[in-house]
Amino acid sequence: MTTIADVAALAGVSVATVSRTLHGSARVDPRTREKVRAAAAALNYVASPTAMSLASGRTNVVAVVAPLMSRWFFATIVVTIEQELRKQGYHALLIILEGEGEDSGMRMEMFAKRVDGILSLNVRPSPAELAMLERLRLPIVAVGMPLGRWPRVHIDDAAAVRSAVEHLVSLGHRDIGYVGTSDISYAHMSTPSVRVEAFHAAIDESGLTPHPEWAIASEWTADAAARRVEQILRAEHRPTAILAASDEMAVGVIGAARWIGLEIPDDVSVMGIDDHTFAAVLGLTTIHQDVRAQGRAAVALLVSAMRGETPTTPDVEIPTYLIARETTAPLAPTDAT
Amino acid sequence: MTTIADVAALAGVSVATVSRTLHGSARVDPRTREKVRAAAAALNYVASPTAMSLASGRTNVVAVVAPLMSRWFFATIVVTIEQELRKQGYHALLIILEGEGEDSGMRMEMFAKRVDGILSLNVRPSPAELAMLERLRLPIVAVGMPLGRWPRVHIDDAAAVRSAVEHLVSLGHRDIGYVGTSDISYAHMSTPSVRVEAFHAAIDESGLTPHPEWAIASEWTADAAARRVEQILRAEHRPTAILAASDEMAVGVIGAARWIGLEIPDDVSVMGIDDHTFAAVLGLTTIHQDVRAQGRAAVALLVSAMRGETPTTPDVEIPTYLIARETTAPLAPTDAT
DNA sequence: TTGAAAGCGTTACCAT
DNA sequence: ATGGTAACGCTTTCAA
Repeated sequence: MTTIADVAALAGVSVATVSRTLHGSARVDPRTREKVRAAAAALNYVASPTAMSLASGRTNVVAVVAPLMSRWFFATIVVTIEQELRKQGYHALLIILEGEGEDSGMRMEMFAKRVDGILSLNVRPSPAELAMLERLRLPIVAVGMPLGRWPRVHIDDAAAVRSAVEHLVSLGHRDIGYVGTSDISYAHMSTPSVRVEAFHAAIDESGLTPHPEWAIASEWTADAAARRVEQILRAEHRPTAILAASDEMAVGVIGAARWIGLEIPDDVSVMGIDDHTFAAVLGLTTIHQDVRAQGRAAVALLVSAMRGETPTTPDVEIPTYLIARETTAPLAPTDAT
Repeated sequence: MTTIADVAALAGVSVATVSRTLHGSARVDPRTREKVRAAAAALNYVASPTAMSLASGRTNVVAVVAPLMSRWFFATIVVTIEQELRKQGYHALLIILEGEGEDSGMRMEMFAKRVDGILSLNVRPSPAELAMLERLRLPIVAVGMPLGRWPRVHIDDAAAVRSAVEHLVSLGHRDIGYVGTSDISYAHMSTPSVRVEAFHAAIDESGLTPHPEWAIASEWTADAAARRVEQILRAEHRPTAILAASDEMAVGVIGAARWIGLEIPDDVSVMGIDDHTFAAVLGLTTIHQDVRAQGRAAVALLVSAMRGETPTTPDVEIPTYLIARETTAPLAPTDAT
């Protein structure tokens, strides 16, 4: 393997000078610089990241921590994050908490010393883990739920849910169901509870009669949502509209309606939240969230923190908006309920 | 930061002994071992991965290279891979080629020295990149398309396409369309061409009249497929069945049919390949592939290679099978075409 | 079984 | 502007 010493020898300078010209921004004589560059190129020299890290204390790696990857939101934001990090000269170490026990504290210690910073995607740490993160003294940026007092990029989940409910109410719906409460334990995730609470609040604000039995728990997948929603859709007295806490679950609701024989939106209106890639093609009414913007903002925040800058905007909120498509319609005047 | 020297001092032994007890499997006196363990625990000692790497030459990191992440296959296999790697004591460095120019050779040199091995997910490198990989002398395992002479885990794409066509033919369809040819350039990806070739071959084998105009190119997304398939679905003479090269595109076909006003499967049968999470709930007939099995096999292969073992099975094929659901049906006797 | 010490390849401080 | 040279924290060979 060719080392910095080889380059130094070929260029006729010291290793210190090679290091400076190649990385350090220190002033180097243009001619020296050229000699070194030429030597490095000739030898096809690539510095050892490992040695650089040990000597400098920086790794140029960022841990990207996510509870899951099999969901649209995470898969989407991770590609943006990887691209943005790359532009800034960082690599992404992927940490997926899925299948991890309650305490992933040990896990964090395992990668802590490998990275210069942490990007936490909707992770809800235990108090012990929080303390542990605190102790690492690493720059951290959270996406989604708040994480301690670290800078955060997020959407207004409550507002998203509220505007969804308002849309349905404006169409005349008064019997609204909801899929995606958090009864089912979701380690490391907290979006579910925020959204369901917003749902109940929105129902109250709209002056509708609450129907707690129509707010059902479900894993956040299409499959699970379909199975869970089937019961309330089959009931004699059923909601005329269903809001799913995610588009993925909304797809499940659409599937359930189909196999039950209910027409959408004639028999039941369905909407989701996210604006999943499939939403447009399936005609799903939803609340759009700009995932790429969240990824970009998060990386920008983290990079500036890793450079030692104090974040000017410790809280970035990315706006969401309603996209009305074909799965929602005004309540039919002759309603079966 | 607490270093190995601190632990050694507290335990009253040398740093060499600490290193041995903590990592090296060398024989250490049980009592010494205990003293060291206690000291390490008391000090909350975690070895510096960076220093370990520099000294040992191993990084315990594996590069997971994928052309994309926004598609079901990649997102799904990456979580399995991350979990399996973790079990074996490795971390996953995520490299997404998306948006990269033709030559990502430079990219590879950037991370090569950071990792002990490479997991290449359906990446099609340029000859120059291949040579570069060769030069790295790193253990590599490919998933999907073949990559040089490295061990590989894959499904039989041709067989999958063939059984899909056979299914449609057995239902009486003779006018079969196909979405997902590779006219549109797909850097770093080669599944498209393999599948489309298999499609044409299967049509031939079945003795059907080829309709090249019904084999259409499309980006591998639901949106694009919907737009692209619309034209042939609106034509006076249209196929009675459409095979999409992926379930994601099949969803697009379903969407297009819906907005054109075509009933599925009465007016047109639709099927995909993959068995995407949404397939079951949407009733999509498809060819199932076990993505997790592919991920597990790939990691097993790579780990054994990184341990210096010669792979016993340099080529692992994971079986696929047809799942007939509700988007395909026998050709209606009174066919409009 | 244990310890001493020579690396591992860079960075960064201190001279010059 | 450049060079010499301690670190950086650990592994591993060689002796004891």
